[in-house]
Parts: sequence; structure tokens; C-alpha cells
Amino acid sequence: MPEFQTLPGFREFYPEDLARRNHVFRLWRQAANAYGFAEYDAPVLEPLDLYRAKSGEEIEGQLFSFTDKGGREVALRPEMTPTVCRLVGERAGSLKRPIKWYSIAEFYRYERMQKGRGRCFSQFNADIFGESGPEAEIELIGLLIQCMRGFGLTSADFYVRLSDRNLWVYYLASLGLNDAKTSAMLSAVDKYEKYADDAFKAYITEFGSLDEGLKAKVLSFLKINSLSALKALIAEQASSEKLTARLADWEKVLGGLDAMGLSEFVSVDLGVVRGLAYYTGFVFEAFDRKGELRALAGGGRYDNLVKKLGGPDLPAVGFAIGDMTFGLLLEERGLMPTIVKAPDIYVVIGGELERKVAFGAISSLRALGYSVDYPFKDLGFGKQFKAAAESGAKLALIFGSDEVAKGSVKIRDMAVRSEEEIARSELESTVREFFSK
RNA sequence: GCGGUCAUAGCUCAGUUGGUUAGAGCACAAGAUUGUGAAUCUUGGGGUCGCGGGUUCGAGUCCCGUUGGCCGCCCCA
Repeated sequence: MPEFQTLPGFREFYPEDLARRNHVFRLWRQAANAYGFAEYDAPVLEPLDLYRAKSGEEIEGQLFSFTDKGGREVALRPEMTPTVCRLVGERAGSLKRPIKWYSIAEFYRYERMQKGRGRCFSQFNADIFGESGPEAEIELIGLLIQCMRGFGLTSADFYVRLSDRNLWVYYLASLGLNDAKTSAMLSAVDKYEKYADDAFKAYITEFGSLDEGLKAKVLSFLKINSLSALKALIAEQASSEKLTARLADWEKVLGGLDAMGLSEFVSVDLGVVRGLAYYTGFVFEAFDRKGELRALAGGGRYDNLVKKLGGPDLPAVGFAIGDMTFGLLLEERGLMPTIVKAPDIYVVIGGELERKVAFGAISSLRALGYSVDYPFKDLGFGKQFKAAAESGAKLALIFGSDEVAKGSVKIRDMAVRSEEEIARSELESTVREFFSK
């Protein structure tokens, strides 16, 4: 056992682990690029107040926070949203809209570890600022789906549950609930899937009782799982113009996603409201179809947050995918590749004299961008060919005493085990030709 | 913050009612092998048995504590 252990909940990435992480990041970047999002990054350490302002004082218990040597209260970032709100807010006046940004970054939360959750993790974050209409939701949900589809996951593997806090607020208002009751009821809705009727306990504690008729209406709304069911319920209880008007936004979002060919990935599901109070419209979460894992991704509209954090009034919608649960899903589906780091070329060297000649060729091939490896110590040819085969190189070059004396080099195609002797002057062009096939 | 469970080599594990110097496979390295491919054989490095205390003539083994892993609860931006 090493004297100094890794801090609890932190991860180390040995080369194979990092190769897998890089693979995930690369496909996320590819998806974001395809959707026209620009990548940004920002400090890992932020003023503690940034998170207090967004989430309240109680957030501090779950942060890696401390006082720095200048007496500043700081925290390792637990999420990207406040940071990106600041970045965009500061330059909102000069950024072309819509502002479509993404980042891939590591985050830190001081909490208990569980499957799919650690104290440090990476997230892909994507946000659209400056568009209040549902067009932003279409684009963002499309990107979310592509971020998973790009790995070979299908609609049999995951889906996005789409809901809307506006609908809930309008609906509860039409049932006569005030703001306090609405917020308590949303919290109950959020918990209903897990706790069933017990989810209403907090509401009852706070407001004395829960009318059975009201509860039935809330439950029937919560169980809506299609646009037609939503329309029917609203038509039946049409007591709010806002509700009816909101249906047009739903038509747009679902219609847009359908036109993109993505409707099989999206379910209407008003049982999702997300716990966070700052969401102001559509909210969505991605889950594995089997329901074995915690949420893969989550997001929604937060039109008031940029302003709340000191920026201009700027509508926004965003989501994040965490790397831990997503990685578990890829592994379960056998979609996490075993990435083997192999050089293009392995060089077999006869001895000390030949090594000097070989170094010239190695250096020039490397300058051309080929990945070239060779043994540090003089080894028998048998060992070297074994090493060449184990390295995974596609080509082996042989600088033995015979070849060096003749000014030639043998070039061996490792896959078909065929060899050809060429003049050293032809090496670069021969290699180039081989790899262009 | 709470509960359950586990901890022996880089990895997977064995280790008798407590008894000599803690083992195996895989992996790694050297040699057999100074001109050709994942084999084979030989050899080697690598352990304060998570850490600390206790019981005992004697602890990897039993007891207590602690740290860490895993699983769950709370929470989940």
C-alpha cells in the first residue's frame, strides 16, 4: 500500500483509462461540432459566493470550499452553469446570437460515493443563450441525443423524458394553488415516482391536508405521456389560456424533433419536473431504457438565472451529461472500446552501429507524423520481432548489419508477414505509400 | 451525516481449530536464443497480509478502533 492514497472519491486515469475517457470526449466534441456549438473553458476554482447566489447557503456543505491565502472564500466548481452564465453575461452585448456553447470539464462535489457518482467527475455541458423560443430546445435535445447516439446507442438503450414546469405552474394555478403550494406540489411530483403517495407527506405537513380531488387531478396530469393526452386533458379542463397557448410550444418542440427523425428517442412525461427551483420551462432528463442506472443527463430552461447572477436578462436553456453513469451504460452495452495504443512502425535494430543508422530513419519518419517505436537496448532479433508483433505496429523496419552495409532497409508488413528490401532513400516514399492504402 | 459489507503481490485469488521463512495463476523482467511473430522451459523482481492497538508463548487468522473500497439511505446543481 502506498503511503499516500488517492483522496476518497477521486479517480486516477492510467493510460487505458484515459484512452477510454478520450474516446468519450472525442465523440462528444464531434457531436457538439456537428451541431455548431463552440467550446469554452473556465477556472476550476471560483468564488464561493457564485454558488451561494445560485443555490443558497446550504449548498456549501456539498462543496469543496476553503479560504485561500488572500482570505477569499473559494470553491472547486461543482457545476458549470453559474460560470457559463457569468462568461456569457459579461459579453452578452457583443456575442452573436443564438449563443451556442459547450464545454467538457471536471467537477468536484463533497459527497458520499455511490454507483455512478464520485467526488470528481466530468460533464459535457451545452447551453443556448439568447433564444426564448422552443427552437433552442429542439436544437439542444437534438444534440443531447446525438451525444449518445454517436456511440452506437439506440432508442432501445436510452430515451429522453420531456416535461415542462410552465405547464405545471399554469395547471396548478388553474386548480387554485398559490405560489407556496405550487412549489411544494412540484416537489411532491418530483418525488412521486420513487415514493408514490408518500411523496405528498411534506405537502400535507406544510398545508394540513390534501384534497382527494386535487390529488387525483395532479396524478392524472403527472401521468400524461403523450401530446394527445395532454391536449385532451387541457381541452377537458380548459380553464387557462396560458395552458392552451403553451401547447403551441409543445407542438413546435415535438414537431421539430420528429422532423429531425428523433421522435423515437423522446417521451412526453410530465412526471419529470427536476428538483431545481430555477428551471423556468421545458425540462428533460435522459435515462437508460432498462431503468437500471441513475439519470444519464438532465437539463432545462433557466431564463432568470443569468440576471440573478448579475448579468443581463438573457434567456437560456442547457443540459449536462455526466461521464460516470454514461460510461457505465456504454460498458454494459459493450460499446466502450478497448483502445490499444499501437505505433505505426516498429524498428528492429541489429546492434550499436545499426542503431545510429536507424535513428536517422526513425527521426525523419517521426517528423512526417508517423508513430515509430524501437527497443532501447540491443536485443536478439527473435525478441525484437516478438516486441514488434506485441506493439501492434503495422510495419516493421529492419536495420541489420547486412542491410546497413548495403545501404538498404527491409520493410515488413506485419499483417501478411511479407518482407521487401528497399534502398534507404526510398524509405519515406515506400512508407507513405503503404499507409495511404 | 446514517446503515450493510469487504480489505493478502500491479490484477484474480488460496492460505487448515491461531503454529517454522505467506503461496498460485496472470502480468512484468532476465536467460535459453547475435536474423524473423503472441509458444515452451528456467530464473528473477515485487508483500510491514490497509493502518493502529489488544488477547496469546505465538495473529494474515480472534477482539476493538481507524482508514479506504463497494452497495444502499439522505442529497443529487
